Amino acid sequence: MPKTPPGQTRGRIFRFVEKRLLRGDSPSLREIRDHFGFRAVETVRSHLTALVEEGRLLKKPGRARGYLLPPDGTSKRADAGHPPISFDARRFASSGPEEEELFERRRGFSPVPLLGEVAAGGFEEAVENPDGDLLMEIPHSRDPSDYFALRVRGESMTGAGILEGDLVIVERGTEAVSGQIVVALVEDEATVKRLHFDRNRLELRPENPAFEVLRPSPDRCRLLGKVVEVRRRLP
Amino acid sequence: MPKTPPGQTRGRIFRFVEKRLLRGDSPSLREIRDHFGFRAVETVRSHLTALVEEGRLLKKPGRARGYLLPPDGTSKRADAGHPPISFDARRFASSGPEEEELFERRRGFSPVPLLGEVAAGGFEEAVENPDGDLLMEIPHSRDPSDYFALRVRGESMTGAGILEGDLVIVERGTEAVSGQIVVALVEDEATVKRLHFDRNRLELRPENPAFEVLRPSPDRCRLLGKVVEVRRRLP
DNA sequence: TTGAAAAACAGACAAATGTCTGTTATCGTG
DNA sequence: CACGATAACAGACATTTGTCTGTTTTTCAA
Repeated sequence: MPKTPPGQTRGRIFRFVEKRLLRGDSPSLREIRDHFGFRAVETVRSHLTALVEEGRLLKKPGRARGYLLPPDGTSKRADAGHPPISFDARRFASSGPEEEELFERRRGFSPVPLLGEVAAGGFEEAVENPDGDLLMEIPHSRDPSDYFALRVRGESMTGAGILEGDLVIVERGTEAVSGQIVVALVEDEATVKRLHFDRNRLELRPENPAFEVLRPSPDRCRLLGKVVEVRRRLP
Repeated sequence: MPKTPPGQTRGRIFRFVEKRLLRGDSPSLREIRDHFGFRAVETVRSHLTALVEEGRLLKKPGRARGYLLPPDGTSKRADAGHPPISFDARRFASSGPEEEELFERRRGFSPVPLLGEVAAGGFEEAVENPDGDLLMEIPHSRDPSDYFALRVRGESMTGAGILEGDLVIVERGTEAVSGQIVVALVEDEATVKRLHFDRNRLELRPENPAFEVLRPSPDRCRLLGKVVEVRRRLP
């Protein structure tokens, strides 16, 4: 097999592995070798080792199919040349205390449970019986269990581009800021509204003139979290 | 280790494996064994084998960490009891012609390249230099390369809930139907509009009264595909 | 041109991982 | 109570997979 210019094969291998990892299917060295038509496994291994040193990949030592993508967008696309990588791979390459730690920190597509519909009562039960999962890229500083998704019912937020049937992904655990779109539990019903603090009073404002502003008393209202993503499937 | 009621441990194992697979981190038998505190690997293996027979999981034979989720939502949540599963696991369990086939058919989160901005010229170049990837659940009847994503610029579709900065995921290869939202290349610029066929003439209608309907001549306009999903990240 | 660095190869080896066969204990039912 | 079905255990074994050590070839720059 002819030798290729420095870095070229490396880039191709990276893209192949990246694609496989994004699909959740970590390739073995021999699978990569066969895909590129190499004759030696070591050819692949040395490239992967280099990629780990460059910070473009991470590796769980001593485990089969143990390569994974670094968190964030630190690795980005790197088709031409070697981009500057500030990511500190050593922090992740060590065998570490236990695997869960590393597990949470790799490139962050996490399953987010779909808990049902906004404005559908009985929110608490929904937590126990999710309707499935979405995959969402979360900041690697946060816990995946801080997120859940709901399906929107009603038209009260169309002005903010949130339509009936849309999915909203909600982040809990951070304080809500006035002006953000939140999900609140009012009288045991979940609703999506824009939050406003007005003269120490809490307002939940729809984004549709046909609906009225809610001013629930604080003891009848609980903020579940703020909306961080909206998704809509078109037929 | 005490024996648990029939099906209970099975369900717990399924949920554990499902969660790991959704994160793209297929667990080994011994990892599962340790997580549940079993002493024998075989305990895990028999449960997993049963799950495959029930159609709740698939397995690539003869490979490490080879379990995966069936396509679609056929497996759903199955917390209580054994739900009826119509999925034919045999079609996937066989070693098959080559692995790519099975690879494409498992539960369908595929990377979708982000090609740049709508209304930003030079679409062709963008194809070669994607800005990253989204993960999207695609029908398992379709090819992942039929999809790409664009970032929306401008306000011309706010009436349809598509705002500036939103990502639209586009499916190419199917004929567009009048009334659908599409991405079209007009004068080498990509735009999102609602498509209408009117008296054999093609119209691209914005969903915002401040913008005008486009009636491009057919030779200056190329349909790139139809919008199948809209995503918006909120700050 | 020459030498260092990188690419690619070869094959032995060790560790991780899945498979098999057989045994014991518990649950539920007739 | 006896029986079958399932849960769980035990340990040997085979395959997959990653690791290592050494060699050959090619590229690029001094």
